Amino acid sequence: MIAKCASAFRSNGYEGTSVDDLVEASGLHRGSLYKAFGSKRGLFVQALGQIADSESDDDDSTDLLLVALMELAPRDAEISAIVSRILSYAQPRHTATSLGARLLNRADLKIPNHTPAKDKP
Amino acid sequence: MIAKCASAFRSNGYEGTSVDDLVEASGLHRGSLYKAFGSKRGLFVQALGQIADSESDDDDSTDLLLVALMELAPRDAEISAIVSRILSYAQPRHTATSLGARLLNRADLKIPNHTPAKDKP
DNA sequence: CCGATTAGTGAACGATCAGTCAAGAATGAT
DNA sequence: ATCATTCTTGACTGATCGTTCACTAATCGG
Repeated sequence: MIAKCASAFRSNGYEGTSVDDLVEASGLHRGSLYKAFGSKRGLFVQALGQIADSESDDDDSTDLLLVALMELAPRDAEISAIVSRILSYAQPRHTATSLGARLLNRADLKIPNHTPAKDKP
Repeated sequence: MIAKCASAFRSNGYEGTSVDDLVEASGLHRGSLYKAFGSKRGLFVQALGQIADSESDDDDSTDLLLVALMELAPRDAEISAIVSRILSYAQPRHTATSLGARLLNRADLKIPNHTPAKDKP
């Protein structure tokens, strides 16, 4: 259930995901969602915390981490702390380089290649 | 004027920035803003395009680029194209590594350091 | 069975969103 | 000075936002 919501956050971003989106994604009803998580932010914290706890490091986890880093971490100490926790357990994957690479892949922009490549072999 | 708005986008993200924020940041009035740029998105495109045209590569430019990459590029072809343009002229700065590093710096999270450091010298 | 307690439900709330537009102010041509 | 044109302004709109809560359904101890 959290996974479904996390997927919505991953593809729409945090601010770009409405509670209606989360209701639809999770199948839960509005009230139940608020009973379980308290708020939209609470649900995000839960999703991010789950990644930290499971120490997962797949692309989906990285994408949610990117959303947290860009939209929440700069002004939310709790989320910033969870992000730090994730960064510290998965160093090889979550270096600046791999985060940046995933950022570009996510937008369908492979690492830029200056040589125009051979068009007519 | 565009610079002031770009600053708002940088610190709040795209979805996190309301038109009221832009009105306040720019000093322009709502109507004038819409006459000049057509829409919130139009203003963002203008700001991003200005970076591409001037080939600037400072931290502020990188931050707006990050916002574009995370929130707009995956689902907006025009913005994705401008992003590509920026990436291709400033290769040394806008590699995956430097984007990732800026992403972490922006959130006040320096690149994680596994060695706990010497606390008692 | 019954009453109490918890869970599920979605209509409704005030706030805020992006975007519009009619009316006033400024400008320029004659 | 007069009128036509362009710019400026912010009140307004319908939609959508995150959140609440009165209500009903289900669960369970006695």
